[in-house]
Amino acid sequence: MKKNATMANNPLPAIKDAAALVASYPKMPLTVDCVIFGFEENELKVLLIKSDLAVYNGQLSLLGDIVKNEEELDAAAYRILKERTGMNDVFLDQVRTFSNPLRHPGGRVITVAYCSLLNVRHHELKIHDNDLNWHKVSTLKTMAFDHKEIIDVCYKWLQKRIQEHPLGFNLLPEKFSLRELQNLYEAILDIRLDRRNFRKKFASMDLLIDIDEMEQDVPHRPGKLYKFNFEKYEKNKKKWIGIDF
Amino acid sequence: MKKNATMANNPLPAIKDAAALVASYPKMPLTVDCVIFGFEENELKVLLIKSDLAVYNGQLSLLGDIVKNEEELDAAAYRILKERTGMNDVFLDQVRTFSNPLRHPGGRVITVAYCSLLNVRHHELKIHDNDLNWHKVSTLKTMAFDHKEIIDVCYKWLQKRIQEHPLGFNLLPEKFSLRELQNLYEAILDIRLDRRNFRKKFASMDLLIDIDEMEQDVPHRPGKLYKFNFEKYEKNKKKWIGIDF
DNA sequence: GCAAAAGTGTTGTCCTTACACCCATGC
DNA sequence: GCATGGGTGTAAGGACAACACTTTTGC
Repeated sequence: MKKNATMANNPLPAIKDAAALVASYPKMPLTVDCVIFGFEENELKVLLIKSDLAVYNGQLSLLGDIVKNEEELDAAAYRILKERTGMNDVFLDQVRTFSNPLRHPGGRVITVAYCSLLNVRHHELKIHDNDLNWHKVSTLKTMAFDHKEIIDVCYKWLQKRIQEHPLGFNLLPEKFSLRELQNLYEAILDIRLDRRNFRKKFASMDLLIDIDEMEQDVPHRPGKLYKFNFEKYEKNKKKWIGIDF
Repeated sequence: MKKNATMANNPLPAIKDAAALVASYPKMPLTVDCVIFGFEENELKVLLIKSDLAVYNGQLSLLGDIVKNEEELDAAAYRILKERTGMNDVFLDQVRTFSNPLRHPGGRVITVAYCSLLNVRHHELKIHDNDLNWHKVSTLKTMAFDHKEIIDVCYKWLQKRIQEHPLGFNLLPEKFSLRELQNLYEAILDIRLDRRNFRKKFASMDLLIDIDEMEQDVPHRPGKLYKFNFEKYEKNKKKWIGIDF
């Protein structure tokens, strides 16, 4: 095989020094922002801090940080989650990358949005730097950077995703009642669902384990508690085929 | 409102110089790679070039380029598509960002994958730099960089997406027969479909316009030709609700 | 007339929807 | 005993899957 394809024979010369090529590329700062959803009091919430930046004057902001030099994006997202909440056994998904040159007041910063769901109760916020706290998604006002837009995109992603994957269970306690489950879906999808049909639906999926316990301390007839059967779900994951638009 | 929250009162000081903050961030080269699918001879194809890099010795590579300093990612993707194929009236979607520090032999390069579908016939390849050409997706071997992985991810994205959105029509001529449409779905989803049920399905959607023309030059009974009714589709876009996993 | 694909209906099954009453508990 | 939500069944309609024969054209 010819080692030296020449410029004369090829439309473009083979590039031998890949490092020099990369060195010639423009470089930009890259961050990860985590949209961490929780569910509490029948409301979808999101974990936010107050922005450090003076220009934003204490407006709310997502949990974000730079991506380190040799760090993968996924790793950066897990690191941020861990640093901010202490959790590390959590699901995280990359949603989209945002690149508006004006999205950061300090100059161009590209950011990759990750989405995560976690159970508010499992996670008693111990760190309160920058007023880390849960905020209702439905009443968010303007936020620092383009973070409102990022949350909107992630919220739509969640609405779609939760219908096709059992994500919701990450937002609930390990043991939950069907009422709680339905409240969750109603809140996230922003619709009302028929209670009987909802229960029938989940009964027919056969993915809930009846653990033979009842709710405690409710001011009405207590409901049965269930766990989600993740094992069975993983085994029978369906390949969904159905043209529909 | 206090303008000077001090370090003494706040867990973290407000940062006044956003530009200095950003300047302190690590910076990385950022590229866009376009996965451009086409359909020809009942096969899904993808537009590839031969890599410029000597280390890859002519292996196949996606169409990619750096993101310019003040350029949006979407704009970069459209620019690449335009530069390489001459097309600019095309749909493009961001799929995912890839960040493995070893994905580029010249050092760390982050890349954002975009996916596009275009009609092979509308686009007679005039530019043949670096052997720009269509390649069957089903028989791709190893490729330069992590481009095989990127294509795999985009292919899965396409399989899902085409079931929920009328993307497929971007791959077909403006006028197409039901047979062609079915072949397209069968090829992309890699399944067989019942012809009668397939036709019934599309008939019931009522999104195909019967243009009262027939196929020409086929060695068998010619089929009717249709156009897709994009206008009607846009008007009636459904909000799909249905928990299913 | 033969090869190749177009075109077309029915049936059973399953899933979804709509809808109303009694039950268990806390107060 | 009353308020609150828990728990349950059925009937109708719609979507999907399975399935075979006749028609049209090129050669």
